[in-house]
Amino acid sequence: MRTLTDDIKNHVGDVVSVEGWLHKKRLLGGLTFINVRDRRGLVQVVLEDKDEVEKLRGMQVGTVLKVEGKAVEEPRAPGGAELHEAKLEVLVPVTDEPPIEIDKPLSHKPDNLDTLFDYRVLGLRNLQEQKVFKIRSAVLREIRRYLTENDFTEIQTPKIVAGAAEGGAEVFKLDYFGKEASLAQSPQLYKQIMVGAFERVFEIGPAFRAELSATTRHVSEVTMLDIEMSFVDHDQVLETIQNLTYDVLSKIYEEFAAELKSLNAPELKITEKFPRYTVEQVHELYSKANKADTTGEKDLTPDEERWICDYAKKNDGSEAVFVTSFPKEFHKFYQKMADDGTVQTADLLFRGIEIATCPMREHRYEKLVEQMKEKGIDPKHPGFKYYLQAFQYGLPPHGGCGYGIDRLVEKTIGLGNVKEAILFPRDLGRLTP
RNA sequence: GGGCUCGUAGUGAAGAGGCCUAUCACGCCUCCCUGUCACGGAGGAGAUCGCCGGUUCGAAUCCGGUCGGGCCCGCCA
Repeated sequence: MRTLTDDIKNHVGDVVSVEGWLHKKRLLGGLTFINVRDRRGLVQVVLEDKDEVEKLRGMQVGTVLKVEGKAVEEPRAPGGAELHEAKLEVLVPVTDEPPIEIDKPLSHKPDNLDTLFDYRVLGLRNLQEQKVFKIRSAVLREIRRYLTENDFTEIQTPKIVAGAAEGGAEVFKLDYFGKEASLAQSPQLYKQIMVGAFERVFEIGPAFRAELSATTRHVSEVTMLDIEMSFVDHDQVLETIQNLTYDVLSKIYEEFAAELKSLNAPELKITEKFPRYTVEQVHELYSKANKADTTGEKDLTPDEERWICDYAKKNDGSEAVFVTSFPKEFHKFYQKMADDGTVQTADLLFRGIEIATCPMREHRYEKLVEQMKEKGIDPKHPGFKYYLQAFQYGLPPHGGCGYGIDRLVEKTIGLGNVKEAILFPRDLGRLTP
């Protein structure tokens, strides 16, 4: 029976069998140490028998092994236990030298990211690299837990859609059995439709953006958390997103304290209530503190996003901040306007970057059709027929958010590029691996 | 789409007109080493300095082009 590496210490005195990958060899003459990696981590194996050591001659890191040995308590060993009198069996011999080293931290310098992604298949065997994706997995687990506990239903909506129904961002076009289709840039329309059935829904899935953006925060395939909830006002929407974010971040920083520290993640500074600033306030504060005048600008500049997060961290004790009251130039046809002429939407910023956009939707059928016409969108377009049906037959006031999972993971860990938080990132130039 | 940058062994770096027959670290190969854990020691192999052209007595180094990265802006998550 197979014993996992982190379980060796519970079998002291027994002969156990471990299966995994050769992770590191250290030959000291009459004594050889090897590390074997499995899904739980590493175990040290001590080899004194020359014949056993000889089995590893020419075998490179990555060789798949079965090791049978006696579990021994040993304070000098990593983890406090190791295997002695080991018998090796090479299950999959590997004689090719790996192109990168996996037992040392991989370079995450911007200039070297290309190498990191080219050799992703092997790089992910690096324990340090794995931590990023263990944390990502846990972030998704906590999001699902929180939303499920709060009565949300998880849904999946089509990623092949008819035309560019939403307008706005560039889409990837594809040939769908002779019809023109595109990859969904957001589940926007579908999740609104689903509010008519389940009241509260969320989806975690890919969204495809064909924009020619080459920055540290853009990829063309992004993992989005989409939330939509009904019978609420804008404040309640923001509260939900705030509580979700607070809850997830707090739990991750508790559960992964050691991993985050070893990845040089910053200390988490966050408050239960996130500070809120209007776009206008940010422009004023920023212009006052910097040698710049952004008061005429509509949107926040990337530098303002970074600055306001720093400001909120110092003044409000929170690295997460809401920016509200976007000018009407930002209005999308499905969003609700506020009485003061601004759009009822807010951006959630965390550690200097936009993590989520959180608007109220226009739920009144006639008003929605009117807003579509104002934006030059034809409500009769077949792409909108079923969407509008949901409104025609009754949709309550609702709102939600599009929440960037990749950016959240990136910033939670304190990485410098969103692509580092993605297993196999897709950008302007990268389609493999 | 606009601007700015960078390409040197498998990997990460140094070299910025002649000191280069290109340096270092890790990895790899051979040997030594009984408590290593970024093991240590001795030796060795491995690079037409991204590619093409130009300037020059002489180019990894300067110039032009080209290909491939990166960063910023715009746009967004």
